[in-house]
Amino acid sequence: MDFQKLSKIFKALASDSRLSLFVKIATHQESDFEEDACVVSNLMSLFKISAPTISHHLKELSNADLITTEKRGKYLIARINYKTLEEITDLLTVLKKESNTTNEEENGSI
Amino acid sequence: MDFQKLSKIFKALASDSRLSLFVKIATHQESDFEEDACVVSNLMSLFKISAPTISHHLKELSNADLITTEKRGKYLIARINYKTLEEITDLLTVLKKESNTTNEEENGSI
DNA sequence: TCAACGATTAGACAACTATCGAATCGTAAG
DNA sequence: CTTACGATTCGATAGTTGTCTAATCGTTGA
Repeated sequence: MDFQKLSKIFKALASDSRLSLFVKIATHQESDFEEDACVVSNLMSLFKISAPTISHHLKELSNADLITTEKRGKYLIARINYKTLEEITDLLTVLKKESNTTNEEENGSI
Repeated sequence: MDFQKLSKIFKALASDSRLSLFVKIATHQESDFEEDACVVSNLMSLFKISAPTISHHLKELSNADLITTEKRGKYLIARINYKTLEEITDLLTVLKKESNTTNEEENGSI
């Protein structure tokens, strides 16, 4: 994963609303929704955010490859993109390792 | 880790400059610095950012517990905070798992 | 003690963005 | 076809923030 992409991801998650949305999408309760549909008005009532704003946020999350979306009739289906999630954890792991190996116990001083 | 803290972390990493600084601190080359010291003017020349700005960014990274700092004479030592890095990866792993278990193959739709 | 130097604080400004209401689009149901 | 409804686009606005310069602080070394 390149720096640009990583930057985009962190920017996407740096808004309280978007982070909430993202976590909600990841840990959603089936009961919150009918027929597995991502009804924006549902999220609207959950987060007290207007429909245009939610639409905007979903687009940014999608733009950062954090979620994928699919139109099903009038409704929008949003899903977590595991691949990206995995890429982040992989990269953080690399950072941890690099810091560990440059100095053995004295941690990553610069 | 609570939501507030996570939000702070992502915000801290959502700036190109701060992300650069963070990665630099994690993957620093010894040769860039003398005596293991984090000389702000060094980072300044590396990133073309003024000293006050760097100071500001380091404070935000520190505030998000992403780095720890220590004053050594005139100089400032900055180190990666592994604990936070680990907390992030742990949380992302949880999110991945939750998404996986709520629906078995049809991924985390909401 | 004083000068040099690294870091920080304060204040200001430009750029960005989260949010909204209004208007519009697209699909489904009558 | 037309209405209803969910989603999106547009334009505007308020709040946030990354960045700078100037001034100040704190430590070291002469």
